[in-house]
Amino acid sequence: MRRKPQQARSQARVEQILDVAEKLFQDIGYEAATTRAIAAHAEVSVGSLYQFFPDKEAILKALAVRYMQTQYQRFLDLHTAQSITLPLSSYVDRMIDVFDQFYTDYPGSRAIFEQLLDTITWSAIEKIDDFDYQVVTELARFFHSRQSSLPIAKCEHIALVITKTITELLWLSLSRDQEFRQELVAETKLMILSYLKQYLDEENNG
Amino acid sequence: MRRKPQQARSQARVEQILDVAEKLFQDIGYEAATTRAIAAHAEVSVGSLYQFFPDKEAILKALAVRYMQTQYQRFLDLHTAQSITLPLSSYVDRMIDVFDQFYTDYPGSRAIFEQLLDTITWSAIEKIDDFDYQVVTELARFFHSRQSSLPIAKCEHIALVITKTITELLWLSLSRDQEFRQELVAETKLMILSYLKQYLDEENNG
DNA sequence: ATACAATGTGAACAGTGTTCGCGTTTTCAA
DNA sequence: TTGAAAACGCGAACACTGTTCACATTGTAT
Repeated sequence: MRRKPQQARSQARVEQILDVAEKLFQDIGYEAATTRAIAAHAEVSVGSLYQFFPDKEAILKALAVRYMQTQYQRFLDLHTAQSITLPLSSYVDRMIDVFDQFYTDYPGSRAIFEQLLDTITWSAIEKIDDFDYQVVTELARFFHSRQSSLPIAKCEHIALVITKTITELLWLSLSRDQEFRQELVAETKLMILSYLKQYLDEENNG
Repeated sequence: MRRKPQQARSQARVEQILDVAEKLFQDIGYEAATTRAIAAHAEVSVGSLYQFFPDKEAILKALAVRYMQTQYQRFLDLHTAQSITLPLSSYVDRMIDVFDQFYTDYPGSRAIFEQLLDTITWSAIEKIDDFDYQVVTELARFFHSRQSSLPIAKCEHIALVITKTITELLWLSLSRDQEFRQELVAETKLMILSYLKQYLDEENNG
């Protein structure tokens, strides 16, 4: 955000721009949605648009961050103190359901993430894989709690592998029909579970 | 390719353009490498460039296809008749090594694939995931040969899951140092193996 | 009412991918 | 060898993009 809007009027404008941009990105795509078009639909001049966003990419990023914060919060909510005692299979079930459910609850997020992957240069992702990093760290801490004999460094590797795999496979599932998607979610669960069993034994469940 | 070059002279020009474009894409990136710059470095006019390639994207695609053909061939070579009798763990080892080795042998491919992911619109990939599809189909046939009790449809799901996972994790490994990369390759092998064991039993090895 | 800061504007700028009319070179039958 | 027809090569010109900036308008506080 180039300039923090100080008056109520301009705050509303930022929201207006974001809403219009999201709709346009989803309808005609990031490239086709020119800054002129976004400004016009938001009943704002290009100049005003650039007063709040340093460039076009920033608009897309802002939209993506909004979704990622929600996704991250849901993930955090799963990792309560009591979830450590959950059977491994139940835990894997719930964790993957969190991601699956997110895409169901926010179908619009798919298009935004898609455009983001298409557009953003791999090097300049900063804030975006900050979220990935936070998820990985949180997951690693959780694994270490379940199995303290496992070095934290190893836990981080495992967490990274799992995060990337789940993200990729659930992402893939979104491009198929409902039936295929459920099948893919089930396979993902099986894969993650059988992998985790190699490291986390299940002495703490029936 | 807009027009197939019919004279030897223009054939050489196409090669020249591809070589120059690859170097430019790797050095300064796809976006920064303007068609003017590519033409200039190849000592060719923009007009000539557009005589062979319908648009800028086609140049990148042509480069990517070149690498993918190599990768696919290596993958095919692994699946000989005798490899069906290989212990599952040895097979997984070799298969993942194929992908790992490819990136080692063709370090330039990384930049090209990266630019491709950044650039190409998700919908217009046609030829690109033709390769993915071929790998999945081949893999599914192989699994079905090993374990004919497993329905071919199920084999395809498993193959898809595995292909996507390996691609993603090895891709991730490329962005880290050598030590981390080896660690990640090892984790990938463990994950794929423990997953496959759920479906393919090992009655045919010691 | 006045001064000043915050905000809004859109023509203008610098750059892009792509086209197309026209000059040049190669081919090949007469 | 000759002469047209086809293939090839060229780069100024076109249409469009993201972005800026000098200026006009609005809001705030004295």
